[in-house]
Amino acid sequence: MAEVPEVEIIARDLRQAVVGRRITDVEVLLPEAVRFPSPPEFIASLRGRCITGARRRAKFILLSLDDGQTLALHFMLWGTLSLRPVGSESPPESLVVMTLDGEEALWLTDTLGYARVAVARTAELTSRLKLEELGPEVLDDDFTSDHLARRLSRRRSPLKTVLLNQRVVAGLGNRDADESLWKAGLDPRRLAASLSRDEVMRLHRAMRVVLEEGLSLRGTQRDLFGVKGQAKHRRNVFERTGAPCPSCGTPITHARVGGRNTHWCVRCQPESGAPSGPTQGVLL
DNA sequence: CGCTACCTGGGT
DNA sequence: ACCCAGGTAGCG
Repeated sequence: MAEVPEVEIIARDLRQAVVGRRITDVEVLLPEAVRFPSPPEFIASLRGRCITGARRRAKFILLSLDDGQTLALHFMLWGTLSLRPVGSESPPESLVVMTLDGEEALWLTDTLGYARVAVARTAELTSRLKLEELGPEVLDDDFTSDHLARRLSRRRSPLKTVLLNQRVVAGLGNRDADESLWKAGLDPRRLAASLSRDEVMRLHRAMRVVLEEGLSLRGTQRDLFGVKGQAKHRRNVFERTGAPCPSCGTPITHARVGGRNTHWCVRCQPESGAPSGPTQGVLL
């Protein structure tokens, strides 16, 4: 349930609430959740460290530590992070608990158990998590439609598949890809390299608008402090199979594209890529 | 580049 | 009793 707006919200909350604080204790409840080093080394590396920064790259949360190491967190599908008073009841889906100054603790929870953590010196972490291979951040000011056009032009796969590839562009998850394609009036099955310049510009704009809207509503899930975001109520196509398209009323179609659940409006997102769609008005 | 495994809870 | 899940690594 964690796409980029949700992860970015958590990163911002961490910057506000945990930067400057010290990790006094670490508990690993699911050893597989620690990618590297080994769980005991992971605990030893963190204990006593002060958190000096918090940021997001793609769907990773990166916490800088005062000894030149970086702690990475990834929520995968259902992971979440929350800050609660020490001694709070530990949910059974807890993977890692990090106590801060003995007062509060960061709880990494995930019912699926896919969420992951890792710590290493920054350079090593960057190379082991292949962070330098990630594409440009959709939300970066210097991410232009030219960049998007160049990257899409080299791909022969369906648009939807390409948009989910964080090495092409970092920022879209399944929901935000579907929402972006609807807003841009593009069929998710179209080949990425087949888009016209105008279509790429519509897509570029739509991606940024979708992520910014998600951010302004503080995502769909609970933030670090347990407050729910409101973005769930703003979906146009995602998980709205059979419901009327908000733009033209046509029932939303659902199919698997590139192995992923995909939702779109056959009228607003024509197969041919005809440039005139009812979505045009929604974009502006 | 496309497919599968990873794993548990909630929906059908 | 199924099935499926908003992500990714790792495989062929």
